[in-house]
Amino acid sequence: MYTESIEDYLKAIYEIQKENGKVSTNSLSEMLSVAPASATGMIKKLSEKKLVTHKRYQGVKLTKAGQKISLEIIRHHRLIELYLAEALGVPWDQVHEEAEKWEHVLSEDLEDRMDAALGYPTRDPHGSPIPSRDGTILELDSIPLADLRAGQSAVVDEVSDHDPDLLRYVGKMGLYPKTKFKVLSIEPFNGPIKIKVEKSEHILGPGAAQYVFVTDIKGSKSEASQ
Amino acid sequence: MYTESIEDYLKAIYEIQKENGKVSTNSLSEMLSVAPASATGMIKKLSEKKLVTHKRYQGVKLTKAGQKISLEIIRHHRLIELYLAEALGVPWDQVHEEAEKWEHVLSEDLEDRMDAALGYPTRDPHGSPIPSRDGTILELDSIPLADLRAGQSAVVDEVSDHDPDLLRYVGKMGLYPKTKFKVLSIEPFNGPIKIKVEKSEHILGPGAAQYVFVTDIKGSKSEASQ
DNA sequence: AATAGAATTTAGTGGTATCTAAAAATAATA
DNA sequence: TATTATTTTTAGATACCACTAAATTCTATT
Repeated sequence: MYTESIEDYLKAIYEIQKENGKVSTNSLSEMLSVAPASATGMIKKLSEKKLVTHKRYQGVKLTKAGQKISLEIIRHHRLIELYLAEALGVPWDQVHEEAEKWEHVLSEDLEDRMDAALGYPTRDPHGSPIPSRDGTILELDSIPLADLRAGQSAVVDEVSDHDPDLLRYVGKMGLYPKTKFKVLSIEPFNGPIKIKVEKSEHILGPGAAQYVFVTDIKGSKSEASQ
Repeated sequence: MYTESIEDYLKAIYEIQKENGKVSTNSLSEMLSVAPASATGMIKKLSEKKLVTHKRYQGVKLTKAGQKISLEIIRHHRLIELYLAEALGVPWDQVHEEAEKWEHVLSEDLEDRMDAALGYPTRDPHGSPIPSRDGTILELDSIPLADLRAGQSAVVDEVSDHDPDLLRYVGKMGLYPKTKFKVLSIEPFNGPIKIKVEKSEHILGPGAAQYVFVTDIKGSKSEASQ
């Protein structure tokens, strides 16, 4: 087994790799709230353990072994998030923080039991795909809500889970995964977006709309899909 | 918050204090599988933090503050054990090991949710009392099954949870907490004990009978209750 | 190409918790 | 009481992982 720190770094590397492509020492240190020098030290250790490859000043990349572990931790994390939400009624803006601690102490046996109790789910409460046990993960092609145009309808696919305030904010308007909505208007230059969910209308700030990812777009063409 | 190590030591001190009365450096080191020197070091640290009092070569004793924390951890541990057994069907010989890891990462909020989901229980799967939130715990007055006499009936109150093999062994004969049984015969000099549970008879080794605690004794007098 | 600025790494430290080996204190026994 | 045996503590080392401060390397700009 690996230390909690190692698991945290591997998970962070996977997530940055997915969002930004390149994983720099600084991006790692920022995501984990440690000093850059600490990240350098851990990168060195991960390299020695063949969990990442590293070229000085060029960033790190997960090896096959490293990615396997990352996805195991992410699987733990997302299964736990869903379990807490479903079985214990924990609100979706709190499950992330709890899962951050639990993910490191989940045995394979309990992982299986939770998985079965939940009916072998494929998405966590924020819509993020749950990796399978063998280390495969669904790649989403959803786009930010902010890229839609007035008149379009879409379905929420995934909401970024790193900011509880954001989750509470979009939760208040009912923008949970699988929820259908329509863009009534969208102001230029990253202005506010008026949307209709069920029967009620809401105004969504552009900052938030950047972190709500949607799919199943219907209506006139969107910018991003051209 | 305290470190995981500190929590482990406090819990161990409580348990040894309860079983043996005196908590020596060696008993601590043995229970936690660390070198005696390590226990000495931690005792020093706990003393400085006013969680235990310590007289050289005389053993340690929990302070009020120390006992409060111990009982919080034990509450976590036992709630988790019961939750795993009830909600996820984990067998009673496995819940201890899992709870050892989980007890350190359980938030107050989740503690409350589990407590409520279980209907505010008072005993864990092994019959051990679950401390209340305010740090009170039921004191059991049950006695070892080994101290019963032929002809007596009793009810299982608690089974020691530290050895999974023991739990599987007594579980096979159905000796779970609240189970009524009758002693058919008991051989002298710590000999085997013949018991009847429900409609079937079993032979129980004396080593195991030492760790099954019973209450509600009916029939001729037992040695221990005289 | 030189240089300023940013990113990264090295060097040295501190805290936590463990270990082994040896010394010291206490308890048991002859 | 003196000696032996046991228990406990001290001393010194190691692993992990963070930190700050300073040096290095790369990048971008003039």
